Amino acid sequence: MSQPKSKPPLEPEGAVPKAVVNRLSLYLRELLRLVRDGHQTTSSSHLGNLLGFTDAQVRKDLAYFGHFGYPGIGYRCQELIDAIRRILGTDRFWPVAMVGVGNLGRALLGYKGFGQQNFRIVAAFDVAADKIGESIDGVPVHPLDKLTEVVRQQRIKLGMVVVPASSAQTVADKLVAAGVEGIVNFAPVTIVLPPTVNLVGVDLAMELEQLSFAVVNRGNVVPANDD
Amino acid sequence: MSQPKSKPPLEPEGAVPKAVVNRLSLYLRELLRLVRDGHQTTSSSHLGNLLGFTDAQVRKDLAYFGHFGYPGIGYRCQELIDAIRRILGTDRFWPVAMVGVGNLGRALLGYKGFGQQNFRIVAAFDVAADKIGESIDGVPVHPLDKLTEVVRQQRIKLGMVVVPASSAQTVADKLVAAGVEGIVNFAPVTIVLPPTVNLVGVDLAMELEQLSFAVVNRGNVVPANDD
DNA sequence: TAGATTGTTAATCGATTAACAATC
DNA sequence: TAGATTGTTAATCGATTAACAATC
Repeated sequence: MSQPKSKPPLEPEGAVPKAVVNRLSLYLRELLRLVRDGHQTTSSSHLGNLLGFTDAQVRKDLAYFGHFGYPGIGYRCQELIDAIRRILGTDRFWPVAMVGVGNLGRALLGYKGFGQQNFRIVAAFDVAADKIGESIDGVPVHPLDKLTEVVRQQRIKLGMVVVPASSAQTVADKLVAAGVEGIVNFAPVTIVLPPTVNLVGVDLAMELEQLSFAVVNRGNVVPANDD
Repeated sequence: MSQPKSKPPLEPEGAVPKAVVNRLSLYLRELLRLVRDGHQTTSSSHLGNLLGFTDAQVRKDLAYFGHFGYPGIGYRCQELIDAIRRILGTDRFWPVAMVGVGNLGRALLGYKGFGQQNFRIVAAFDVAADKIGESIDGVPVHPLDKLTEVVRQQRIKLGMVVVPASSAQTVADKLVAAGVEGIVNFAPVTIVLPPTVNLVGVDLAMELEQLSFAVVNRGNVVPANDD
């Protein structure tokens, strides 16, 4: 409670809602585009308009982590980019492990977007003998048996599960046992992990379901004229 | 306002929060697994426990759409599956158009999970001459020029944008102009559509960013002991 | 019947927005 | 200076949870 000499840099006071962190990623993506287009500064209302949020929301989200703006001016784009990167942790390099070298796995190995945010898949794993030893897009494919060893050795903290639903839980458990602390699960199945491990699920069919619902219920959202 | 003879079947009274529809998809996925494992019935607390939700939430979500349960018994799995499918619209067949036959696009063409929920990519589009004419996983690859014609003719209502960020907006506009009413955008860029068109964005790097944030802020979430 | 579980209302909790003094 | 825009507080809105009568 004694007056702090310098502000603690970029860590939030208390818990941050998931939705806020999600929007932070969107702000970052938009800011990068603004800089590419030659913008030096932006404002909460400008950034909000671009993404469909209110200006108040933009300011509130950022205020969880510090004072990044200049009253009367707005935000300097590059400065805010650097700040959000520090907040998200993408100012440092993140090696990623991927399990499952099927169609989708191969596509992820070649995906350029990861590197731009400082993620790199450095090791892939599969059980199929014919895939092992291969190097795809420069990423070595190891036998699943080697998972613990490789993940430990390279201190990999993030993993992607790209195996069939039937083996997703087992694979996720192995990743966690090897020290992984965050997992993206592409298998269309619920997996359960210790509360200390972070989990994001991407179910491609579910995304389409959200759309078919919306299309079927078009216009039904408003109270509806009775006949 | 005259008393209705029979209840309107599976349409909500008013607006349904997005989060509810999302959970509906999760319930469906879990119910399908329960049936596969031989369960006949479940309950709101059973289903909730499996997914990490409260029993009240499960009941409330379903109550938006009707009365599907039996007091004292719970829910009959197959019955609830059928109901949720009608709600989501996946009781009918949905032809889908995909634009962009790169690595990720090819992987999506081979993805089995869509068919199980009654979605099928029936047409793919690209600008690259060497890809056009090809048939990948049974899906014809058309020149982008043919988009309007094919989408109109087959009355396609759902589209997937799997092109580079620089062309995502243009491609999405074309899909909308051709009659598509829902789009999944895999390009890492914000796209803007008329409010009548539904949009879901999947940004793979953003998913990892959510995890790096969580890993970096581990333990920092609780109020924090000051020193 | 007693036990279980629903659908729904009221209470709680959390997130978004509006408003404005402080600042450049 | 006047105009613009921040950070933050208080008000509003919406979503989740608890509780319970009704039901099987």
